[in-house]
Amino acid sequence: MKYSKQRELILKTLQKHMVHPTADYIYEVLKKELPSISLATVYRNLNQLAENGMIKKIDGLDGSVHFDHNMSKHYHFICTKCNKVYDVPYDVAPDLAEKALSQTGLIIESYDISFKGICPECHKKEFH
Amino acid sequence: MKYSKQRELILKTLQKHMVHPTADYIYEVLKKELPSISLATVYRNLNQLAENGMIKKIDGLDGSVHFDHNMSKHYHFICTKCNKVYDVPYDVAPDLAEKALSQTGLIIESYDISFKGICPECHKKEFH
DNA sequence: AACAATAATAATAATGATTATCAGTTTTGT
DNA sequence: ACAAAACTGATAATCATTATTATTATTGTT
Repeated sequence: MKYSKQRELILKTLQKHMVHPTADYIYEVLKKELPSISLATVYRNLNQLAENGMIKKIDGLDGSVHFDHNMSKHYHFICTKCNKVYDVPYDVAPDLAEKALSQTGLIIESYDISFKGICPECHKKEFH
Repeated sequence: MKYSKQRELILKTLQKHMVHPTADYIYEVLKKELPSISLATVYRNLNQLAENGMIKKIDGLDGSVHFDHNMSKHYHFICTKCNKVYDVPYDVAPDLAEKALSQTGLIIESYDISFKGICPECHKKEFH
């Protein structure tokens, strides 16, 4: 992987934003800093960074793929109202790969849990 | 929900096939039996059946949505080679909603685990 | 059985997210 | 400074899914 300014900026932007953004979100943010950047470049680099194990793709949330710079083991909660993504600690369900292997014989390379519900913020708003 | 022959066939087809098919797969199968059926009808009815709690949508596997007629609690494993979906028993990770609630305060309405790896069949083929 | 209200259908256009293509530009090692 | 390789922006293409619409099927009621 050769260096590129665009990729560096994309990774930095992802790390700076605590939300778990989509490619499009990063594109919108980065355009302010580097107006010439292309959406395809953002997609290309996010996928590349994920393939090289530097960031993570989160699928199965709301239709579009989200990205996560936090490489430590953890899960995700998505609010079905506002689509915001929250982290759920790993020890809610530890050692699942081993458990699944011993019960099914399937060799698990990776897995993710996506919890869904209404987040505290949206809950409040319900009763303004 | 008014009766329709198409919906009945769609549900039957889903139940008959042990794979966890996509809308398009069901469409391709059903076309042989009812050539006039439309892909939009398949999508419409699968979503409708899911909304009415008769089947389940499985998201976050390989980009497209899969459907499952098995309403009992369980998880899924997808083979990253052949994209086939396998069931993983619930007791690999029971009571996650309660655990997540007590650790995070988030009220979980639903959740799914998607395991990924190479399935036994594809494993064999690797070494023909 | 005929009728009207409602919901469903087939066909297709539209949308949204993502990937492919490609001519031109950067980066990197020599 | 140069050539090979990788990267870029722009945009076309693709894929999955949803929306639209004129027509047809279902259902409860005279």
